[in-house]
Amino acid sequence: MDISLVTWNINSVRLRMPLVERFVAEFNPDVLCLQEIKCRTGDFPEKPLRKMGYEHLAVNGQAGYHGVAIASRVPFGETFSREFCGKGDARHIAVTLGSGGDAITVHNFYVPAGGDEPDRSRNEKFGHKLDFLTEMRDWFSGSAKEHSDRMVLVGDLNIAPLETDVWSHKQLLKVVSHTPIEVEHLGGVQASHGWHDAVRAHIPPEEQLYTWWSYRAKDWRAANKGRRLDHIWVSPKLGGSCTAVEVVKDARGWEKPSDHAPIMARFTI
DNA sequence: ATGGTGGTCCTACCA
Repeated sequence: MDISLVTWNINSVRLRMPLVERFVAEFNPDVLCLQEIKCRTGDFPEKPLRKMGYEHLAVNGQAGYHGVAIASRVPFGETFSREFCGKGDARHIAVTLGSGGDAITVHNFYVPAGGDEPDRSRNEKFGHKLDFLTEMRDWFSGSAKEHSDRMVLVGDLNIAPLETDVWSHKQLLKVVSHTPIEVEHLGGVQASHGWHDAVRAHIPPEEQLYTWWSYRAKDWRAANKGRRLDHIWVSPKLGGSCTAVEVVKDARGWEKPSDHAPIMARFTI
């Protein structure tokens, strides 16, 4: 089967439905994976999404903060979410797509940002971020595969692992999102299942690539102080099934934008 | 070195 998928930290889905509609009109993905929907499950804008053809919805919402959702034109098998770090945060949702031997599981994550200080003894949020990644690692090396070992993992992982994933490797070494300990923890998650970075398989690691630009820049495009915080990974059994990826940087410049750009990917599975 | 902007929901907290 051929499937197109977008991952996008939307930073309030209700506020940004016009952007979602514009994105769908231009790119027409089969599956939308959204993070930071910032609404309760019951407040998710189901009607406009159904109207656009996304009749299959899996929502893990929360009032005010976090929250993730998958909206799809392809029917789901099962849908499930896991609570990490026993905090009750809505930061994961997963669905299976397709059937039988073709079925794949799509995991959609919103990893904690981690606060400002990259020191867990002084900043609880940083500790939470590292613990969240450790729990992801242990889950994917163990029971997560019971659902399926044909998996796609997407989302805002809030870490830019490569030197070319940030505007200045040197200046960001002590900035949360690019510190060596975070990169090491993310590497642990990646190694736990032999995940392949589908985005960097298509866009060479030598090339600067960002998916997030701060709202605080006067002119985000001119300053271009971006980071690649959003990711698409595929499990070894789906290696090579991702046929195209594109960071839709234009969407960062649309009216009332999210601070994250969407990443669009195509798969032949 | 600091503060810069933008989201939720109404006051501070989070990114």
